[in-house]
Amino acid sequence: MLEQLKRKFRMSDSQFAGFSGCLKKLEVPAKTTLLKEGEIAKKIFFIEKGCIRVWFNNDGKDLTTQFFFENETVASIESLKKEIPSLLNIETIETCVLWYISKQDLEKILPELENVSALRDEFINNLFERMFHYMNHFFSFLRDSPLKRYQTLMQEKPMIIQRVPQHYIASYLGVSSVHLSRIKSQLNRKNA
Amino acid sequence: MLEQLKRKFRMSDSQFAGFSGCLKKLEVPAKTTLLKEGEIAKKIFFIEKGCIRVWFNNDGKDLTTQFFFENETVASIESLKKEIPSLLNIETIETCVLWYISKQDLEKILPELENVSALRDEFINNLFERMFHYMNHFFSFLRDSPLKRYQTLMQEKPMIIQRVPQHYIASYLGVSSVHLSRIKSQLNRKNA
DNA sequence: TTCACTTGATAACAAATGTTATCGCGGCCT
DNA sequence: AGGCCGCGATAACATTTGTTATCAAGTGAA
Repeated sequence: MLEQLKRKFRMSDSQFAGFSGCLKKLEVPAKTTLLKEGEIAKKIFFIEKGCIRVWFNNDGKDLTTQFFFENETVASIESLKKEIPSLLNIETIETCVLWYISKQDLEKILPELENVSALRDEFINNLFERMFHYMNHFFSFLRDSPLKRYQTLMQEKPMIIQRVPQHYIASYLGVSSVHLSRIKSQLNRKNA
Repeated sequence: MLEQLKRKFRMSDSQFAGFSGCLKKLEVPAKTTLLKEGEIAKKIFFIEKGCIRVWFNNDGKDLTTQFFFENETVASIESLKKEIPSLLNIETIETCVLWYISKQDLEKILPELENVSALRDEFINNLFERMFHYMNHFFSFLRDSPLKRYQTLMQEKPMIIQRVPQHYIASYLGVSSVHLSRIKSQLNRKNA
């Protein structure tokens, strides 16, 4: 796991030594909240094992905005950077093995890492990826029917279909769980 | 106009001198395409006067994703940076007075500007803002009815309601233009 | 085992939204 | 003035999607 992080951040041995000293391991069961809506984010999480969803509350209903799996990085990036209350909850779906670094520790070792342009690039790339995710997901709401969105999800992220409970997928696709059932049975009839 | 750009980028006089030398003025009528879907973006535009919409084609229909007005910066940021074909069209809605800088010129003067951390910050802030825009717009699709989305738009961006033809607004809100008409007449009846 | 709980399927009905067609208004050109 | 055209409103109808209720299967705990 640590090796994967090292590669991800393209660090030298000495740089990585300081960095990895700040990493703490965390094992938690399913349905554990890692960050609550309204709190100010203090940590960045790396997923070694398990999966996580990001969601917000609307009128008592969960609205899921993103899923994360192994070898991905999760944080409320806007809360972390601007120190504003997070709009989003971060919650485990499965039992998870995580590594996290606190903002405080990260700032402590930042001077040492500052001349590593790869780290800054990594940060910008992360921002880019998040922007792309929101952009593409938003476009699919303008462009596609719920059926089409589900089919695209099956093709591009089968892991979500396999590992995530259906009502979370429904809210991610912007439909009721009843309607997602309808979509699935519609597909089954076609393929039968 | 040039003064506004100088402030926006927080440049010193000498830095701005080099920068402004690369800026070219452009006056174009309404419905002018500044960047076509599929092309690779080469320019960044600043709007002195007029308004612009960003859209993509789906099955022969325009789907509008964003509007820009005076003193805003427009570019297909992902096409520009990654040199990939733009997913989006950039098109004027009104007669516009624009200033643009080509990517080539920007790179030419970049060494001179590189030690200006404000410029890098500005770039990251721009990325952040775009991410926020997509994030919030996407959330509103999960969270709100079309009526609510229209009301929010009236409150937060009345300029769009005032200056943009209705069928563009409809596609931006993800509804048919007929339904947007219904929403407006519904609001008129309430307020009467 | 048995009971509670969660998940997913289905039916019946209600509400929201799209589609197509028509009309009228106002701008603009000749 | 006359006529064309783009935009927006409206009506009628079709389709999609949400809501509520019910049931069945699976899972975990006492």
